[in-house]
Amino acid sequence: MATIRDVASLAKVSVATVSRVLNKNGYVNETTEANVRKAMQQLNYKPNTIAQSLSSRKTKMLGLIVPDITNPFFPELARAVEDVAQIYGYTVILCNSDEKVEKEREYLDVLEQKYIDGIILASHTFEYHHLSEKIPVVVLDRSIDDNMPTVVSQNRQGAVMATSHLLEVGCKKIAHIRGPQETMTAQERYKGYLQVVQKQTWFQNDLVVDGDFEITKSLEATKELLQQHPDIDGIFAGNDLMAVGALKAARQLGRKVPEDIAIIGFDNILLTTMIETELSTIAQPIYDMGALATRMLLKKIENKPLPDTYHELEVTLVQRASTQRAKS
Amino acid sequence: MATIRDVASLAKVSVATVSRVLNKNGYVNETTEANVRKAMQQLNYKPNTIAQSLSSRKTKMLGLIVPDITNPFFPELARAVEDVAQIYGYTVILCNSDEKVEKEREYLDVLEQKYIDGIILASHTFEYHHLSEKIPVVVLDRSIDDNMPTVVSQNRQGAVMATSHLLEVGCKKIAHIRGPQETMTAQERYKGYLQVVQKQTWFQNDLVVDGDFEITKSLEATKELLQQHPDIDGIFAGNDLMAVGALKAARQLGRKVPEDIAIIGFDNILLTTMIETELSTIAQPIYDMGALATRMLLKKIENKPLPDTYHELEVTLVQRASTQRAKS
DNA sequence: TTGTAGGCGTTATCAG
DNA sequence: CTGATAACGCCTACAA
Repeated sequence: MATIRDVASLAKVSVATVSRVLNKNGYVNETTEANVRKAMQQLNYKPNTIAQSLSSRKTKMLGLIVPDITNPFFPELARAVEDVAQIYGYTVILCNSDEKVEKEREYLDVLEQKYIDGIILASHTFEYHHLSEKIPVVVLDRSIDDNMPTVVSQNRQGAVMATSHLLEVGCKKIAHIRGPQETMTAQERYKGYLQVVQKQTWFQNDLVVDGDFEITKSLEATKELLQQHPDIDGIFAGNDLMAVGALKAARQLGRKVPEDIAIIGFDNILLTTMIETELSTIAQPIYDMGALATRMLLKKIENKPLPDTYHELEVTLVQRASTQRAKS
Repeated sequence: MATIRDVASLAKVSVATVSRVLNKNGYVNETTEANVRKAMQQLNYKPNTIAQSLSSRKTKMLGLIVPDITNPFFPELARAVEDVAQIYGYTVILCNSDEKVEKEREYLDVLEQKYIDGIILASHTFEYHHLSEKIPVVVLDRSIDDNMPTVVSQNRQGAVMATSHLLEVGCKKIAHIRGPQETMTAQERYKGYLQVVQKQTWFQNDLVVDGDFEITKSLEATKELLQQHPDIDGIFAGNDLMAVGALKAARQLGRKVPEDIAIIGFDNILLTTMIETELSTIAQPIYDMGALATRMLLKKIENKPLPDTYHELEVTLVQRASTQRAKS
């Protein structure tokens, strides 16, 4: 690999000059610049980013910490992050935290040692003191414990929309499969559900069961739930994966969706349209959230002003087959 | 951030000594070592990996190039790569090539400039001359054009298994939805299909239609296909996503799966069990493939002997609801 | 407009 | 066993 010195000597100038044309800063005579560029071409010179980083203390790398890229919510997010990062010449390091504090800490250490420029945190188990205060962070989908830049969507309001929608399509008894209570999103969605159903005469607390944002546990919970309350005819699941679990449970118990039970999820991951009974859901703009978070992070990194540090993105109701039925 | 020099002066030794205890090489007196360690603790010293990289020319970073992390096949793969990499102290940079030659080249350039230690290539549009010959590469799921280390699975044999399975469950006319012909995997699977059906009296070429490894196109192609040949009662799709497309098409045309049409896919991505009619498929050990590829890459990076440069992993038939029917 | 030289944080060679 | 010191490749005052 050719170095800046090779270029310099071929162009018969000093390394400083080469550096200047490289970074387009400082004055440099047109013809010498031409020479330098020619030399760079001849040698197929590419600056060594490691060396640049050492001296500039910038790496043009971002860390993206997700619980598990295998969870269908995160690929879309990762894609957005990667797309935006790429546009601005940044590169993304992917980290799966498995929601484990130790793994997260380990990654944060590594990222810090690698002098990563910034971090997008879409993991829930975050403990702030892990972070060296120096490194810019944007968090996704979590409460604003600190005053870190945050991107979320309208979780509570979305839940209200989902639950109301079930009422509108004629549901008489609506259950909720709640996500892990440690997460802000699950809490908010639960509150939104409550807000709508609490005043209903039929409401009772055991219409809420706990899931873990994944399919299996929701499937089982839903089965029990439906055995307990055979008259449930609507389910609002805290996310799409749990909705899919509910869907499978309903089907396994011989209930038809949406005729016997209407089901709605939350997130609008791609999976919702891949399954046969397409899933109604509250659409979060997942890609936009990732993209926005990345743009915010880049601004922070480049010390540009960050007008708003908290963004709550709009959600929309997407009705599909799983709640498509005549109002009764 | 404390530097090695800070540690050295606090411990009243030279940087060389600190470096020695850091890398456990060279002799160093026990008590001075203790001092040094104490100093490191006090300052919470962490070596700057950038500087290490500059001097060692190793970055402990791997590049993973996939077409699109949003495609459900790749998160599992990425997860495997990341897991193994992490065990060995490596970090993974994620790149989405979109199967575009330019994007791929751009990434390769960037990765090279970042002095990445090695690359796992799970993208199809690869042109070898892009690569600086120096940087270790392992390819996944593609033919061994070169003599690069390769990990694939038994594509042809899997296709034979899938097609035979359809025959066994009583299918009388079996179609194939083929993946993009530029890809080796699609070709091989097509050949496997042919191998089984060619001798059948009912076989004709237009039982094969082209998909692009994604849902939508397959859905449309399947609809046309079924209108053309209403007596098709078995479909072997070149991958699971296309099988899902076929499933939806069948359902939209009022055919029951598996009663009217049995459908089998290929890959065994997680999606296969998320849908209501769980999908029979030929299971590739996706995680293992990623893990193996990563281990091979790491060996190559560390100049350890790589006994076998070509690995063809075993596939297995997984029968689920979509082909579960009494033999007729 | 250009060049010299010191620094970024580590590693590694070579004397002591 | 330990300490100077020259790399690694690039950037940037400061001089010229």
